[in-house]
This record gives sequence, C-alpha cells and structure tokens, in this order.
Amino acid sequence: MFALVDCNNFYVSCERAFQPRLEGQPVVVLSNNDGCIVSRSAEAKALGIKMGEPLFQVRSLVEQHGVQALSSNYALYGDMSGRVMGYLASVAPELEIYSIDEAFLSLHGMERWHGRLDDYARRIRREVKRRTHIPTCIGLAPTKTLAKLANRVAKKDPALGGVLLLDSPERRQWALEQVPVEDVWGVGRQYATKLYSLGISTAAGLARCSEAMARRHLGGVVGARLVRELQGYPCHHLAPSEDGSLARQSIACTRTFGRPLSQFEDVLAAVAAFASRAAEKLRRQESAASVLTVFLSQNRFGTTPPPHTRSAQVTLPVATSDTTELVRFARSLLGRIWQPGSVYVKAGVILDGFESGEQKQLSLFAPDGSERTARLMQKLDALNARFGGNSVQVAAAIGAVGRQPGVWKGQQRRRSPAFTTNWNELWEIKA
DNA sequence: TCTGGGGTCCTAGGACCC
DNA sequence: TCTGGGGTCCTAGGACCC
Repeated sequence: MFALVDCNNFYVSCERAFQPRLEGQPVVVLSNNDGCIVSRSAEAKALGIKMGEPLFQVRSLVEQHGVQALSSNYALYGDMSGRVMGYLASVAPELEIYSIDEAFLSLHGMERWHGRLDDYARRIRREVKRRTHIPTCIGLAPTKTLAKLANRVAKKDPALGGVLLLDSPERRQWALEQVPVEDVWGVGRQYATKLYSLGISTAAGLARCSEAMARRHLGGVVGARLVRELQGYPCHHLAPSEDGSLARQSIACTRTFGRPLSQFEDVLAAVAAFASRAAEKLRRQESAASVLTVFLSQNRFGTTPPPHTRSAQVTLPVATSDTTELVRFARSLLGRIWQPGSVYVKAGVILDGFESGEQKQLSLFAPDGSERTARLMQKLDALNARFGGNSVQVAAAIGAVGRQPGVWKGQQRRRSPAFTTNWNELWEIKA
C-alpha cells in the first residue's frame, strides 16, 4: 500500500506558520519578480484566482478583497519542507520525496504494527500539523497513481477529514468516478483534450480503456502504465531517498531578469551567477557535470513572430564541479549566442551529463591541481554556508569593475522575513 | 507597465556500423 | 532507375509533473 502525503497550499501554509495574522485571510504567494501566482490559500481560490495567473491580471480582485500577496521565500519553504520530510521519514520504512511539498510512503505490511492504515494516516497528519503547523492530506492505495487520486479526492471532500484509503474495489470505483480525467496524474492538457474527444471524461472511464487505446493516444508505454495503475496494478515503484536529498540528473539555474537587458556585461554577470549556483547544487550532490548549456530568451509576449531562445552547448573534456571552470565555459558559450543590439529578458545555465561512480575513479588521475581546486570549492561552499548566499563569488558574477552589480536581479517587494534560516530575521516572541 | 523556475521520461529519427 | 536488413547510440522535442 502506498501513501501520498501532500501539503495543502504549501507556500501559503509556510507563511501562515509564522504569521498567524494571515490565517483566515485570502493569501497568495508570487513567483520570481512577483510575476505570477504560485500558491493560493483556500480563500484566494474561492475568489476565482487561478494557479499560475499573472498578478497584474488579477490586480483589481486582489485590491478589492484585500488579498495578501507575498513574494516567494524559498529559503523558508526549503527549511519547512525539511522539517516535514524529516518527520515523515520516521513513520515509514521507505520515503520518496517527490517534490518540495509531497512524499510517497510505502506502508506495506504496516497494519501489523499500526492497525488500520487510515487511522495511522490520521495520526501522521495530526502530528505533522502539531510539529510544523503545515496542513496535509493523505491518500492511500495500492498504486502511486491511485494514491494521488485518493489524495485529490480527500482534498476536495471535507467530509473525509483529509484522509482517503482505497482498499476495496467499491471504494476505488467510487473514487474513480469522482475525478475528472484531466485531474488524473499523468493527464495534461493535450491528453485531456484527446480523451474528451474520445468520449472519456472521468478517471473511471480512463480505467476502462484498453491497453491498445492507451498506447495509441497517450504516448505509448506511458499511457499503458497509466491505465494499469488506475486498474490497481502497480507499474511505478518507490524511489526511496536515503538521506532525504535527491540526486538529480540535471541541474538548472534560470531567471527572468528584473528588467530587459541589452549590455553584454550585465547579462554575463547573471550567467556567471547562475553557473555558480548550479555548480554549488552540483557539489552538494557530489556530482560532476560534463555537459553545459547556456540559453538567452527575448520577451515572448506581445510580439509576432514569436522571438527566439538561443542556446549553445558544450561537452567538457573532463567532467567537473569547479565553479571557476564552469563559469569560464559559460562565458564563452554566452559569447557565441550573444547578438549585439538584442534585448534579453531571461537567461539560464543547465548542467547535464553527470558522471557515474566508475567514471569518477578516473579523476584520481586527473591533471595536477584538481585536488587543490576541490579544496578551494569546499572552502567556497563553507564560507557561503556560514555567511549566507553569495558572500564569496567569482569575479565575473559580480560584474565588471565600475558597473553597478546585479542589475539582472528582480524585485521582491513583498517578501516575508527568513524566519528560520537567517540570524537577522529570526522570529521574535514578544513577552 | 506587469507574464516563474525547476524537473522527469519517452519517442522518433538521424548517424553510423556490419 | 534499380539500390537489404539489421543493430546501437545520440539528440531534439514533446508530454508530463510540481
């Protein structure tokens, strides 16, 4: 039996955990540059504010109803996520951290120790709330896809008290009939449109599909597995994370600038900073990358024909996690795609092609100096961990001498304090 | 005026080989 | 003009996820 634990309105709930005045209020959390809505409280949803909607399009609604709009504070959310996941890791033998606010648990055979699994889930839910102030819903079912579906039903139906267990054919059928097909895990816009045109509008309808039909219309083997999972035959297993961290196969750092940029030095400073961040993440998971991509985008709104994203990629002679080296390659790739006179709104750096364990052995014989570099990078990470953010950077990330630094950075006018992660912004308890 | 930032997996098709 | 039948590896792009 799988359990999916999903935090409700996670970013908003994190903010509320430290700002009780937000309780009961319509609240939204905004994306980078305060651009789009990425998390909504129930009250904000009730006002008709949609997920992913640009703030400026709902400005009047926000003002009219006094919606609290907060800039995102990822240091806070990451820290809160760690607390929730840390507790969940203690309630089941295996945990797969699926995203910042969701985890799959394997509860196989746990009835023996904990009695009815839905009762056990209710206790977990209560305890997460008590420890972190984060509300959750829990779906329990024989497959991951059904656990997602159970979770979704539990979330929509208050009578269920946040927990739904699908342990009989009747319960399962009942739940499948509740859920529109577009809300099934793995069915996006394209597939939903296709399914509706085939007369399939609910999860129950999709579960009745033949394998041939699923293969034909839903991306081959992906669709076949999806239908099997809805029928109760597990095709996806748990990918447990040993220490709570996830080893990624690619690492990206991309941002929309605070304002459009046309000076090479300004964009270079951004790209160098992105490469540095990506290298940091890379070292944290003890990987080394052999493929580096840099891209630049122009404004994609209100222009015809749609403007391009230019990108360039290089395969490195030797996989590395050395910031200075990655920044050097990133700079040269940027030079390749840079077009003087163009105006750019966004850039990004992507690391790929991580080396495997055996390949890493070879680096023992890497050119002289690699060990020195490794020690330097350790010190760099330690300093930045201790003094915060970007205390120590490579020069290119700061920008040319005499230029204003970080002009690519956006504004976060509505950010809450970093209650848990910054000494200067600790939560104050007034006596 | 203002429009996010990460990730995953799979497939098709081309290059290349025998 | 006719011009096999495999196999592998790689990449670009599409679809999905939160």
